[in-house]
Amino acid sequence: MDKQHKLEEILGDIFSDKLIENLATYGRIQKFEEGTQIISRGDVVKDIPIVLSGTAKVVRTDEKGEEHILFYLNEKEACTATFSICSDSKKSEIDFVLETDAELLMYPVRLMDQLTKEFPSWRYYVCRNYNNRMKEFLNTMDTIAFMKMDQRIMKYLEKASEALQTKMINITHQEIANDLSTSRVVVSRLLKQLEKEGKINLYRNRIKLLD
DNA sequence: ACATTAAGTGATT
DNA sequence: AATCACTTAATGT
Repeated sequence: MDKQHKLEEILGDIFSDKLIENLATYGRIQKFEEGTQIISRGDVVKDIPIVLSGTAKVVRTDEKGEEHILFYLNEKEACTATFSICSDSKKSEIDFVLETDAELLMYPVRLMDQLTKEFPSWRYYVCRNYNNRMKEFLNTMDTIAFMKMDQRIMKYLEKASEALQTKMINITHQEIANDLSTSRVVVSRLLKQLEKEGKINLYRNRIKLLD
């Protein structure tokens, strides 16, 4: 099966014929093995990968070498992070790694502008990709905001201490859990952690705030 | 000594 | 972070 037909089969429902023709002409389809690193942070990106089959992940690696997954890309998806660097040849901010064996359509960055100008279905595609990513980010932000229970507990204790004019607060983990609408187990764990951090001391039915 | 309640832990989702 | 299941510690009768 030639390039054109292959692209038509996979992308035909979202891309116009003209666009597919263009992609087939200037892009190339490549197969890669699981684990292949297509883009590394700092690389100058020459080609934009669009996932035809398989799954890729976009990750950021921090100083410690810990990798944080930003998001996954499945069939028909492209990395919007690479779109943002398409016009000028800036360096990649992210790593692009294959989670499974995959087929990618590599499309030269330098032709991207033209694509955007010429093909409405491409613009729509890019927008949709951005939207999906944005939704994902909003979700994770919500989660992060919601999951900072340890800080909520600290505030709660400080408030209680202020109200009662004492560093020694008479309260059970269960009561805190009820007030912050979480489970006792979670409160116990976080309090234990706060104790290890030297912020509080724990006793039965009492918590002491330290400075 | 025994029962009750609070707190701690590991594993799992 | 939540839930379950279970252990351990503190306290009251």
